[in-house]
Amino acid sequence: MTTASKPRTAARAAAKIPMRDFSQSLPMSLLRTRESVMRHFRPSLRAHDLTEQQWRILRALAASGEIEVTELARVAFLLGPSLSRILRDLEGRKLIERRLLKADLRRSIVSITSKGLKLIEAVAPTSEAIYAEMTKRFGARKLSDLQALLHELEAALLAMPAADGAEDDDAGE
Amino acid sequence: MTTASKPRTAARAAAKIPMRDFSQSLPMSLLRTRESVMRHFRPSLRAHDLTEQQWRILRALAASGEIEVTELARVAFLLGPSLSRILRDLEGRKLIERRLLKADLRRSIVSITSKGLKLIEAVAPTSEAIYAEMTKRFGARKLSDLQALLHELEAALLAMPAADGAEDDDAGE
DNA sequence: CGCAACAACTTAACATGTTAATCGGTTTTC
DNA sequence: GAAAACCGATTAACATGTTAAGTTGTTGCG
Repeated sequence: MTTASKPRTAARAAAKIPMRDFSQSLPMSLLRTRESVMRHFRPSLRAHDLTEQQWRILRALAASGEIEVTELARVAFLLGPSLSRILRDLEGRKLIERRLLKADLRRSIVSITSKGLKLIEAVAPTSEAIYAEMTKRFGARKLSDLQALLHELEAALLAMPAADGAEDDDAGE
Repeated sequence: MTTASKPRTAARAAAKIPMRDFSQSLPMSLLRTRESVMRHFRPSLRAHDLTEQQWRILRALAASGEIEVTELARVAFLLGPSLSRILRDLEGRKLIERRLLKADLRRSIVSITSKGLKLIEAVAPTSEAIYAEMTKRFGARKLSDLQALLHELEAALLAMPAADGAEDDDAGE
């Protein structure tokens, strides 16, 4: 039995609910692991007055050149409202620029400025060094195995239908 | 060619910075995968007026019986300020209780109420069913492989010294 | 004892996550 | 071609993430 470690406290409040050990749940594992990664990058970003999300946007813009807001949200994995706020801030700091698309005035095109590019060039070496150290410590092979499993899981779950909140054993509605 | 789609815009702004493809970075992979998992759990939690973090706290309390705030922050993986706010809310909803520790009035002990337990019992079956479906689709073996790699990476990174934001090629201070 | 150092929260302040509502702009439909 | 339906982006409102500062209680030391 690998899953038999029971709560060791006296209360045992939820004895009737033998859920998997909480700290072993997949969302918690992913969260903890991601935090253990980001913990190493944050100091460097912070030294350049960048949050993790701002950095994601600048990286995405540097790779894409010009890009529409919706597409930027997709590649930087941010929701629209967050992106709106961050773009407003980055534009104020002259790290990015925006222009309206003449063909459709609802859309706007975002691009990185030369000042933004310089910032990336200042941060990237440290980031790359940290990433290299991580790869060295964990092992390049295991890292790519992990990446592959993450991708496979993501694909499997995207194919899984999303259950809404309705319960069929409860007539309350 | 599966990974060869290069930026198709004219700008190619960051040609000089050949960083790994942004969307393949480890933090992004972990974030996307975690979101693909949580996407399936959120509707059920939302149907019971619970956020992901509130659910983590209730789960942790159900497993632990009574626990101090600091320890709860550790097992639920929340920072102190977030936990303070959430506990205030959950206490107002009578899902948890708090009492001061007589031996040290700075500390308080948190426990789940019977109302909180009933809520867990209402949500747990759906959560377990979703988790079971995920395991079935992804494969139990691959899931445990993934968990193992996540743990190993976390351990490797905890052992890696945290670099501060200081750069040695810049005397600005 | 009295006070400095420390410890456990808690608050404060600001950035982001998340859902709903809003607001121009565009397309569809009659 | 104007109202309706739709769409991209932003704003609103509230919860959480994150760092710094504050509050109260405890401990160590003279």
